[in-house]
Amino acid sequence: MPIDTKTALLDSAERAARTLGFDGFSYADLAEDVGIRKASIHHHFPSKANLSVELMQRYLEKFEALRNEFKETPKSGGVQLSTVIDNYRAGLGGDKSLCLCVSFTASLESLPPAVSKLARRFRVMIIDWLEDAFRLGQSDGTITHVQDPKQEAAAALSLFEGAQLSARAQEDLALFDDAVQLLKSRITQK
Amino acid sequence: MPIDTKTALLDSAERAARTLGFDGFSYADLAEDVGIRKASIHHHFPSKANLSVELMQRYLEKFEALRNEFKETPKSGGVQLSTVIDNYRAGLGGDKSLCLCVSFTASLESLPPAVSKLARRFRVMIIDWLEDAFRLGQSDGTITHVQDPKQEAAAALSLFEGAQLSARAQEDLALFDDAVQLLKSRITQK
DNA sequence: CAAAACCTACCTATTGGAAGGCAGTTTTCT
DNA sequence: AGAAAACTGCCTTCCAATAGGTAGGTTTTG
Repeated sequence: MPIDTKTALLDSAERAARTLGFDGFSYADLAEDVGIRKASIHHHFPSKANLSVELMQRYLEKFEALRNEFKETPKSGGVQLSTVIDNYRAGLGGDKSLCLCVSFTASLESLPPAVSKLARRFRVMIIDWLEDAFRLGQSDGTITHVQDPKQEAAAALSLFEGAQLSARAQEDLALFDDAVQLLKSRITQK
Repeated sequence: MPIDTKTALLDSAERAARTLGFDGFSYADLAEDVGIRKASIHHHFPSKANLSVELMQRYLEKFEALRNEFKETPKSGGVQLSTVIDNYRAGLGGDKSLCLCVSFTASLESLPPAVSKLARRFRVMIIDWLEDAFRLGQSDGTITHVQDPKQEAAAALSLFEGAQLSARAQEDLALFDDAVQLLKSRITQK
């Protein structure tokens, strides 16, 4: 089996959405990329709105799975925070691809409400994760100067998303590192 | 004189770009909003690429002017940092409009290189401003726990941009406040 | 065989844009 | 000063390309 066409379409669409924005690519682009006729896409995704929802759904589930993995095999707060940071860093794919949630949020108004809801869930989940990490890091001593884990979590998520934008704007991954440097230096190896 | 048409077009386009993204509105939308025929827009802006450049240019200049104002009448580091925060908060216009630089960065690939350059300049300028603010706040004591002003500045910009995204995603201005809360609490009234 | 996957062939609306006209103002030349 | 030329701002008309989407037929596959 080469690769599932629907998956290939989702992959291609996700790449496009994260680099060009959801309004920045068309079914024609997708078709050419996947090697299928444009009209055939409608068999898998009746409408583009539909595609956007499935895209965000898959993305959310992927990260929920990752988060659950960490819930079962408990690591230190510092390690968990590092993991999230590394994930946002890797998501950049050099310096061009944003988190799908960021990309979608930028053009929320032209997307179906279902996407907004999923994006919200995504954020809540990440913030929960971060809050747990900070709380844990506070008690196990792997993150220094933690005051309010809830506030830290909200700030951290914003920081990561903003850092992605910075890196892309300057076309330089180092900008991401610059932005998260201070936070990273609060993680102690243990 | 009612209002300059070109300015009206820029205003309308900026609003649209910041709420819908640059690919989210068309010349037709602009035309209807301003009360002019679609083709007439080409008189002021030969191409949409051209419009994007002038848009970013004007935006950059507006903030450069603001920054220069503060350079001449020196305030404390804390006040300057507060000013920048308040500006990003106000820029949200409730919870729907992003900083133009953020919006453009999200769809950079479909914009002319000139826009990338201007966006870069915008960021460099804001970071400079923030760096000055942190450095000043460090010496005048209006910002606590300042380690490296350069790192603080990079982190702060990312934080503000991410905080805008958070607020818009959750359609709640309070999310912006949540994200910047920790930073704000480091500013001491003096 | 039936369902799933994909195709060809269209369609309609919209996209950004080109071409040229035309009234009113400003500039230039004699 | 006054005619001619040029510019401004907006218009109407038109266009090729592209958007997302539909209808119905053919191939592939379990």
